[in-house]
Amino acid sequence: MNWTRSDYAEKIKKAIEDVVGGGVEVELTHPTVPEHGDYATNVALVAFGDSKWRIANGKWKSPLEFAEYIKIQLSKNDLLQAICERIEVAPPGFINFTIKKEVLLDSLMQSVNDEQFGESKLWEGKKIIIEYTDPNPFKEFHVGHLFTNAVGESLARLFESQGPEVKRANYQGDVGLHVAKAIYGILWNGKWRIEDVKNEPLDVRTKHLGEAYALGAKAYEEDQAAKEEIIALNKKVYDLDPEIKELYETGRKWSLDAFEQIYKRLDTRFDFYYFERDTGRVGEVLVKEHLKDGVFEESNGAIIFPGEKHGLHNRVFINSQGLPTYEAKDLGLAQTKYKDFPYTHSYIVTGNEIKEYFKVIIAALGSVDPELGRKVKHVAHGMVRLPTGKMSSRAGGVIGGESLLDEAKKRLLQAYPEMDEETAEKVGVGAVKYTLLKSAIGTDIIFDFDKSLSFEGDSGPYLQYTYARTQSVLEKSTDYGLPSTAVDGRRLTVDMSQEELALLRTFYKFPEVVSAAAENLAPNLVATYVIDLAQKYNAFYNKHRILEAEGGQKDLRLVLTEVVGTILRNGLGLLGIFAPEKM
RNA sequence: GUCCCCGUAGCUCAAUGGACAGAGCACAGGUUUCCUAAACCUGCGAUGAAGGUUCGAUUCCUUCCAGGGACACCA
Repeated sequence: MNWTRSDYAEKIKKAIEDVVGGGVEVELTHPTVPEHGDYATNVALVAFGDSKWRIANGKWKSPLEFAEYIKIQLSKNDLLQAICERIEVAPPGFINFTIKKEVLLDSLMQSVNDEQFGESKLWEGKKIIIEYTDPNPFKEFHVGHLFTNAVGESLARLFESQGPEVKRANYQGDVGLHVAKAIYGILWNGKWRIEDVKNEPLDVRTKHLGEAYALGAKAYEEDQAAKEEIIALNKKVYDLDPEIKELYETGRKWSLDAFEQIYKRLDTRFDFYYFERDTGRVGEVLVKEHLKDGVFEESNGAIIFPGEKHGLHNRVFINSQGLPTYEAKDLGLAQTKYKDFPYTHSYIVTGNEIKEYFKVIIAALGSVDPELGRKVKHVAHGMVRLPTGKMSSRAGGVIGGESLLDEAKKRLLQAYPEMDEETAEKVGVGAVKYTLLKSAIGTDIIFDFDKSLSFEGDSGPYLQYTYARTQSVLEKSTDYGLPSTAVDGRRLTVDMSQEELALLRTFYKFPEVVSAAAENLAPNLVATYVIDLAQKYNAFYNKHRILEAEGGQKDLRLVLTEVVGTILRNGLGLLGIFAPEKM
């Protein structure tokens, strides 16, 4: 990660490079303690540890001495003097830079009310397609899908913040064994038929589908005859056999309608929807084409990609029934996407249990089309677990996506009876999303209702509450006759408290954090940053009166409030979380 | 068996090879005649074990221990 996106950082970096000589990559970091200033570099230390840095060894006895030398040279740099209040050397050899308050105030005024604050143009010209969510018709949309969606949507927004063209894709498995299992369950559940439930509300209908799937999945494992029938049904699904066509299409539509309902609640949307029925055909053709040149091989009646030759494992692409497996479909999907949108980068977001599967897919894709293979990246996130262990849709114990959102809303309304429905909905979704995004995406999430739907502390509602608080203050400020946006920056140069300074020294890091989050596929960096900002604001808020302050002091406090509001709104937006004006 | 991921306070999570490992929950105590107490303040408390590389290791390497995942016709 490199924290060199701000203007200050660029200037400081350049100045150091001028002193220590060309061809040297200077690293800048933000010190963890405020006393160490805004930026720090370890060049002097690195110079004594790295052999290619022998330049330092002859002339200086220690990193500390070398750092002192660099510091003295830097003090001759006018540009640096203009932005730095202090340049200090600290043992064992760090050089710390403290930016002038006036300089920070100046850029503060530029970010007031800037809806674009945090964005950059670093990725301009890239064309990115990102696939995520990928629920399967006939199966339940569960909390795992919610996780993939939260991660994917946030990444899509983070990408967009860096300037490229971004398309969102959703890939849904409308053919395959899972569909056959569900259809088996519909046909043989012995309790209801499609006609019986078709007038029920959507959620009741999809609940029936989920139960049918569970029934079919169980039968497939326990009953040989059922297994054979499901395999036969699978073929019929691919062929759209008249025997099941209507049933299939009805169930498929119910599922897709239900998914759309959830997307709306989640404030997520897609530019492209792909279905396995279509990608299967494309993939099948691709695989058969490359059977001739040896990319794929026949083995035991199936067509496989010999991953073992690439240090991976073998996988079946066309099964012995002649049907494309998920592997072939994914291959077809990569090509189909490219046809629809000639991407420079393609990201596929899924749970990490198929991490190694994707290594094989990308290796196979690279063998078929090396250029495409280089463009496709798999982004694996952790799994959602219950405190009791893994969720399984077969064994039950799956948390449904929709019911989780409902539960969050219900708990909010219980805790805050005066809250209106719509706010409860938004805050509930925010609570769930924040829980999913606050940790690094690769790690598993232990989902515990009481802890994960927390409304205080390190939580979505805490951020939303803090945002609403800033808006409430700003709204009231006009009663006092002072629109904060009309403040003259020069009036702000007053003595600042520790809390005010802490805020000022946090603001300018936001664009750096956003860029780093996009680069590292890490929404949690944004989450950590906004929590830290909100905590600093709340500490400030509790200690200092805003509306009762006077003159420049009041102006400063209002501007700080306004910028906190802007950053929280933009930051929450990057996480896909709504920032309510009131709550 | 082979390959991959992971192990940080009682719990859930942070920490681009850096300066005293940072939050939240829980627990103990405190703050409201005052802008939203979903808040704030104080206290308590952690890098699985052993080696190695480095000026410096939660981070990189090795071994061990513990957990999870993937390994051919499921997705």
